[in-house]
Amino acid sequence: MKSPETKESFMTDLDRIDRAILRHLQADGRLTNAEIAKAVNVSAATCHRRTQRLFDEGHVVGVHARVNPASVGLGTLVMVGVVLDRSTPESFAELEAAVSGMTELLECQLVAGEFDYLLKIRVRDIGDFNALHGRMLIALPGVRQIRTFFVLKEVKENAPLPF
Amino acid sequence: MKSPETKESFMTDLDRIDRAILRHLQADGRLTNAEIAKAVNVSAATCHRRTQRLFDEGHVVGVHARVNPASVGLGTLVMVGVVLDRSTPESFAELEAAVSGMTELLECQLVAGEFDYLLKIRVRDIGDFNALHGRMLIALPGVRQIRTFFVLKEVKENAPLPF
DNA sequence: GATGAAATCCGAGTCAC
DNA sequence: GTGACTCGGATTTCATC
Repeated sequence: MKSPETKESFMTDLDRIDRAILRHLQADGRLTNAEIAKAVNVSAATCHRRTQRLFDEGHVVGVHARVNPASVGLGTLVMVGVVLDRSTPESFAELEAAVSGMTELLECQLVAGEFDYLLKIRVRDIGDFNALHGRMLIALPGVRQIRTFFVLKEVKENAPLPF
Repeated sequence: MKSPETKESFMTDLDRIDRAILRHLQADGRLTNAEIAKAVNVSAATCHRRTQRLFDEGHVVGVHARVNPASVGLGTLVMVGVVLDRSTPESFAELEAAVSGMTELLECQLVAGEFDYLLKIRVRDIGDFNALHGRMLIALPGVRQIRTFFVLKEVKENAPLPF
């Protein structure tokens, strides 16, 4: 095995045009194939084939509308640091299982450092977070400590990948 | 003023159909208008008008392809906690200005707690992060402390908003 | 193996109602 | 809000290099 693989069969390397297509789709996921083709200077047919391949091979993980959180009553963002009691594989697996069904949880990373996990959670308001905190977070298995960071200002959110 | 506003003129409330459209577009940003119309049980024309409105009024902030970070050589994710020297408005403004041009920075939040800012950074590898750390992070204005959390595993990434 | 041109089909966008 | 109509793009086919 030479190159890292995802679940897809195998990944061919990306040339200049592929990367340009990815850049355009990252900037605007609803660009028409015709628009992308013009922007990257290939025919519509070629652009279509390449774009298809980029999706099929997993270079594009998905295309999603970013919904304004405030519009759907999720205006409050909270970051949470979690420290586990014991650093055993079972502890990690348990926490990840417990957390996987939590819809309010937008992101969850296992990290090295003074925390074991960092969580990103969206709720309606601080009251809702308090409820969630009492009902789910402090009830998580094997948790020694929970550190809550209320987000006062989202300076930068979901910036495009620089490539 | 009763409701929070963005830069748009004003926001009407979202009914059941609007929210359904948003949910579908969040799940797949490349759905055709015809597909959405069928899914939410309205005519194509109605769906088109509503979707337009959702974009125009800022309920949809944007639609973006999620590019596989590994595909473009950005396989390493690092979370960083920043503590400022002094908690003055100028300190915050300075840091945000310094950080705004950093393309590797995907997210930046001003938080309440033991850190002042939390950063999410994507780089090729640890060596690249080390370079960035020496060149940018420790050179940021008014920074007392930098805490680095290397991400060992991305358990959940960019989950859809639950509504 | 890849490409681009042409040809068909279907959805976007706009109309009247 | 719906239905219809037009135009342009998506998608396939095919010849070509």
